[in-house]
Amino acid sequence: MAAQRGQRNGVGGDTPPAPTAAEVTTPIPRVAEVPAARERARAIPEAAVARLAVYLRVLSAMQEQGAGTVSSEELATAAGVNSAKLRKDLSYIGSYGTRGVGYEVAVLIEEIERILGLTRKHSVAVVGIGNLGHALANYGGFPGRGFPVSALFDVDPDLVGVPVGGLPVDHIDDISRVCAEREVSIGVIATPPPAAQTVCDRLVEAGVQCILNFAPVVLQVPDHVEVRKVDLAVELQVLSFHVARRADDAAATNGQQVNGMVVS
Amino acid sequence: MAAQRGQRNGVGGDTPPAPTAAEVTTPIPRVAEVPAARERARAIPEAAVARLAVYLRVLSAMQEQGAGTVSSEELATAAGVNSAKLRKDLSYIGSYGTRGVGYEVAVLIEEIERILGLTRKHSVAVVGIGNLGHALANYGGFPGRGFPVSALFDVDPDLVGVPVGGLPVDHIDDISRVCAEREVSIGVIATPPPAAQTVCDRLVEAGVQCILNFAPVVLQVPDHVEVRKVDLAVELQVLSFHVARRADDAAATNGQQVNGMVVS
DNA sequence: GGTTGTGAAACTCTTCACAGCG
DNA sequence: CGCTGTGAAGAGTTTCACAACC
Repeated sequence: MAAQRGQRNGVGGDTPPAPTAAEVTTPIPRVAEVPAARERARAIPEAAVARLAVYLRVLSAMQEQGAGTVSSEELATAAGVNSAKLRKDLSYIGSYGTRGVGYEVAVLIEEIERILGLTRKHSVAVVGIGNLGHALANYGGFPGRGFPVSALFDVDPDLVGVPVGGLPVDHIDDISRVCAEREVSIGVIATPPPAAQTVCDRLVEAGVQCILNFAPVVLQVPDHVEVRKVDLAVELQVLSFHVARRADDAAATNGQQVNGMVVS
Repeated sequence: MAAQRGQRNGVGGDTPPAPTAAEVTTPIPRVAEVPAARERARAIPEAAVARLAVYLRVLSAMQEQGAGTVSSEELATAAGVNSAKLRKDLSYIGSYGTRGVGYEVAVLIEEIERILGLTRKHSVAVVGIGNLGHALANYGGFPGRGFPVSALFDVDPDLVGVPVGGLPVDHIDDISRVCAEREVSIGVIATPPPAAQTVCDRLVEAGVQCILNFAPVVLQVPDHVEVRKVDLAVELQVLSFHVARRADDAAATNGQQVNGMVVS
């Protein structure tokens, strides 16, 4: 149990690409060509995948405002990246633009959704109905459709049966059965740190292959399970680092340091 | 207003390193040396900074269990990275290990805290006291000390004055005054998407230089402001991508595709 | 003229592998 | 002998810049 692998940290903006990518690729040497759609998808860099999700959101907003086409420049600006990167990212999923014109918003939306697997519904289970769990459950049908929250779990017997965001909480011991019944494909861990690994093991046992982990714990999972984590402490500490760097810079630039202490 | 820059996404594990790093570094061609502590700090890769925060957490746990020293191998395993990466990361902050022995837990904790700027308190303001804002406010003094939540804001007049997590909510119009008074250094945006940019602008106006953004919006900020974002939709969609890839793989491996459709 | 798509260069981050030191 | 610290190689990502095309 518990293969030792990197865990992509979602928030915080770093890209701990982790030893995945190429490795995960089929162990077969693969003679030469045969990109075959599936192969092409596998070749998309993790970093680009995350950005595609952002483009998708921006495109949806544009579509709502009636936009028919966008140039890479416009879309890039709206998404906060430069246009070269955007075009490169889009090139990973195919050539859907028209030179001299731009991209059709509708086409791009469709293609990105297809690549991200959003044409299929992904049932989400939230484990740990504390403050955060409550908040997540109440998103009720997570970000923009496609991710219905269809199961809630907690250890606390007092919570079992209580509806949160319209869905009654189940006991964690039923996780395997319930996840199977409701075809949960994504598990969200919002438990206290000590419970996280156990919950994770149970989710994996229940057949869940993708986990979003909010607990400040490094989860050990088998190779076939994908984990992403959201770590508030890390986020804040990275920001803290930048505050510190800034303070140092300021001290170095205008004034000078006084025995290592910045004069205010 | 609103410089166009990348936004490090925290959660989700990608590293959209953004065009920062080297760029942000002093525009001076820099003749040769002069690392001068401050310079050294600036040279730490973003990705490494995020991992240092993880190491710190693991080290603290080890210290609680009475560990005096750790080897890079042990620490790396506990942190979910390989030992070479760990040693490289630690080398960015200095040489605090003993060859043949390992690292002193206490020393490492101290040094990492220093580099991350955790010796100083960073007051946090949470804006948007909805589901998520509530959850965040109730963390009460965020992750492991050092990040006291000292201000809460919302537009809803009915919420103003109501204590959440022991702290009364202030009206968003007072953001500038309150942030100044309480020396807020980190702003957390937990508002609905349409309000995020405005709130961000106000925070910046109030002098806040670091922002953690939970709203699914690409914020435009001046160069001197650091933004990290936590984007649930992106996280889920990246996981969805992996589910899809997995499904394709399975179809390719055991069965075969039927006109591009996976046979279930 | 305008804009895409993409090789190739540049850069950043990770991994290797081993010298150096306790 | 064991483990750290690190130069160098490798992998992944971003940026450049321009040919191809509408």
